[in-house]
Amino acid sequence: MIRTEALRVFVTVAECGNIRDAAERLFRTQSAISMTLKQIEGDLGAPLFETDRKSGLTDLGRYVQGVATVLLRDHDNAIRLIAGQARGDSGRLRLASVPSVAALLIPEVLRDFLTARPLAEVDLVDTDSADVRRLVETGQADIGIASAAGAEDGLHYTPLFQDRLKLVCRFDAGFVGPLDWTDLTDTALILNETAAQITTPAFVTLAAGARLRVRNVTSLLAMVQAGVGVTLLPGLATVALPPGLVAVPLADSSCTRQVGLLRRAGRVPSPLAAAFQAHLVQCIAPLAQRFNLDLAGLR
Amino acid sequence: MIRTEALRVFVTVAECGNIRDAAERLFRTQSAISMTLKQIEGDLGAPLFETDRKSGLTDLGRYVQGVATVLLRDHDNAIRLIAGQARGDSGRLRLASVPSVAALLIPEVLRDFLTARPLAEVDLVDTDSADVRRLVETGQADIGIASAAGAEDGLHYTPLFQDRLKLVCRFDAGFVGPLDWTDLTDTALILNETAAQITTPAFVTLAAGARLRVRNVTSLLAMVQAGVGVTLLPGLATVALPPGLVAVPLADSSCTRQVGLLRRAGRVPSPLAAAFQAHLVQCIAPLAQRFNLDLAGLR
DNA sequence: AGCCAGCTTCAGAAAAACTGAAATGGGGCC
DNA sequence: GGCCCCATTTCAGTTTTTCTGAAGCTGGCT
Repeated sequence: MIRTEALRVFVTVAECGNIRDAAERLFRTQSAISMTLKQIEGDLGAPLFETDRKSGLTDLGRYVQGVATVLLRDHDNAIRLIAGQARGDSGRLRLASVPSVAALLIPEVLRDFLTARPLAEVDLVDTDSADVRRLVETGQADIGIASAAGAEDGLHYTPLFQDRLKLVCRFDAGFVGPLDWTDLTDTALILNETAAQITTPAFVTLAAGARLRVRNVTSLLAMVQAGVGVTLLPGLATVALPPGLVAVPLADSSCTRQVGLLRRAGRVPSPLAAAFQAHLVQCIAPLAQRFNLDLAGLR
Repeated sequence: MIRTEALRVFVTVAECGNIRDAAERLFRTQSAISMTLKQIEGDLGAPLFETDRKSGLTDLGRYVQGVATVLLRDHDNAIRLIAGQARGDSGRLRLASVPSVAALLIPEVLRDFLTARPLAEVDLVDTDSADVRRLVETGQADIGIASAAGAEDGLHYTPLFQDRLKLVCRFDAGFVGPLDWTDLTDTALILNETAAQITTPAFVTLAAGARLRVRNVTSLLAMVQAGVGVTLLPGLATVALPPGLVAVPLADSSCTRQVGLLRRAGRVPSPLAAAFQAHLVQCIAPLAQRFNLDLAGLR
């Protein structure tokens, strides 16, 4: 059987025009090269060189050189692709994230990650937590970033940070933090996905009186802006509110959303996904500080 | 370093879905397959399978399978091409031959040769002996078939057969063989390349009186047909004369052309050329008998 | 004719691949 | 939940392959 490396030896000798130089290029001894050539010619049953000085090729030699050169180029290319994929240098990473993280944290995290991997590609989808979970569960996303939820069957969850909720209202609403739940009893509350997760009894009572529930954050804020009511959003989502709206801190420090990284359980992540997760975990501390998020008790 | 055969093992396992069947297909033991997979994963630094039951591939595994499948197909194809070329099953054979041999012997020889080699291609050029030699010398033909000539520097000559010359004249010329040279003293002789080679003193004297010399056989015969004169041609070239012309034997049995096979000296023939030469030599005896050619003293 | 550079050959050493047997471990079944 | 079965892995020893260094050729050159 003709090995690929034997063909490489032959092509090198054909290019060098002699065994000595080829041996040097390949970091082998002359005798190793000589024996490899003999082996190929033996396998083929026909000579590749005119003389044993290896300067001139036979017709067959020229033919083999042509075919083998292409073969080796393709081979090396394929191995390079595979190795790149295996190292996480290249490949496609499908990310799904809740909008606040996608807008404020992911750009920071991706910047250096992609700079270090010019061949890597990223697809980023921002959607609500439930959809993030769905995308990861169905394998449509490699990594999801979403708030924690109960009973994650097929998902593996790595906590990232906790984010205290704030009241979002019109600047003229007259609220001054830190707010107690009782401050809100007479206010119309618009629920959203994050707020619906809160289990604090006082809030649950309050929420029971809410008449409106909006998923999309843009619509939600438009409602607040229009004076329909107020809502509760994670601090991170209040960093860049539209004009006319303000975020007011809550007194209840237990009222947080926990954000974590989701992967499909029992599934080996692609090297690129693994690299991203490692990079993200490494980046999270300074970002948490910058955005006043809480890492305590996590990781 | 990832060997091509290791990739073949991986692809086989990926297709089979388990090691046991793959081992059977590859005529190896399970442990050999297992170790090879471990080696690849070690080289890549990442797993190819989800579990050690080898049923599900990781993303990386799927990627490698795709790339490696193509690579293996190309590899096997290249090796097949090379092996075919080396065995003389395929390739291009460039033949140059004098017209008489090209027309009468080569078709017989090529028939079985090409039937046995469906992938082989042949370029046949028929021209005069001097041109055949030139084509072989310059490497434009792999094998030449031409009459012997003195001092063949860069050519290797293998005698094939001898062919007695005959007088070619109009049917109404009144010549009856066997002819002596003296029978021709009063006849206009048209020389041609073959006749010019003859060194018999009696003929040389005769030839000195010739006023016309024609290279192209068609033109030559047209001359004879027109009554310009008579000429001498090898017996083989007289097998299928145009109507109105006849070939008359000569008494001088030493008056022959010797036809042989030419190859560039010191040059390794392509396997296809070597196979053709062997085939031709094998075919020549029955053909010589059929066309009344002389093998005596040759080969 | 004889030298020399470069190739081949040879025997032994090193590396790699393979085998068979025993250990391990996962998945399914009770 | 625990056990069994079967495929895979691991391991040690063997075989095969490849490599090296030294010695022997060879063909081109003076």
